[in-house]
Amino acid sequence: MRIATYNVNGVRGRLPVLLRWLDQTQPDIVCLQELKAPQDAFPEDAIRAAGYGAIWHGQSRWNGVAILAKGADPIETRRGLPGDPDDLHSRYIEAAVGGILVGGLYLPNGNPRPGPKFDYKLRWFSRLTDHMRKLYKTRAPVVIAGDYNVMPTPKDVYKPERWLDDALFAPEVRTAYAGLLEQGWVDALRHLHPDETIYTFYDYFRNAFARDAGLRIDHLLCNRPAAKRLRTADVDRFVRGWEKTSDHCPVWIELAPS
DNA sequence: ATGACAGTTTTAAACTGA
Repeated sequence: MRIATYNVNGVRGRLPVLLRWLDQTQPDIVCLQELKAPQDAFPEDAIRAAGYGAIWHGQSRWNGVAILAKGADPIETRRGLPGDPDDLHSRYIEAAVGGILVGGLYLPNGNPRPGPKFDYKLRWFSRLTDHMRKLYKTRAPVVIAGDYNVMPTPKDVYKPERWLDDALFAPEVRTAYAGLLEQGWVDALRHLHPDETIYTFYDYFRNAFARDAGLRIDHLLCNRPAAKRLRTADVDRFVRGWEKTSDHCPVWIELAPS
């Protein structure tokens, strides 16, 4: 069972790349972020033709999250985090697929810091922390995957000293991420590759990909039943080298059969 | 400190991203 997360940065403009990647790697479950498409503009037909059922929460211009399942329809269990009915951003969706509970998230960027956007990021993170505390205790495997917009440690940034004041690396957000690990969640990529340099994002500027000037901000967190089945994990870096590609790479884990 | 690029929308300049 392969579970992937991919910030596509525009699902319509990225559709050829997304379909090529799906066809080539055949993940069983996929969390997508940054659809940048209103609800009725999601390319459902093309994705279904590729063999995937889907649920999604769109939004005009920004944000937007989806969950795809190969040969199945995800059973939606939640859209939007609890705790703030006034928060209209499409940033969280959750579903049961094949006995696994999967949450897909797009955590706010938070720049500039300080400021209202950073405050919103911390509030959103706090709501996520509350929700994940409950989910952790689920007896079934739970995987919360997505663009967390956090580099957890200096090892996850090409030049940490330049990012100290940035909303993706600030002490407050690293502390919040560490709080999830303290609940027991396992950061799958780091757990299986404790000493490797792993990046999941390379900006479009300054030839960042060729220089390997990256960030690790896309994560898959496993509760204990999921972590017990965790076998392999990796980043599909080759996709970042394609034409008209996202600035993020797909990231995935492989769980042993139940 | 700024801006480099990319996707989207009030289809042109502005916003957001990380």
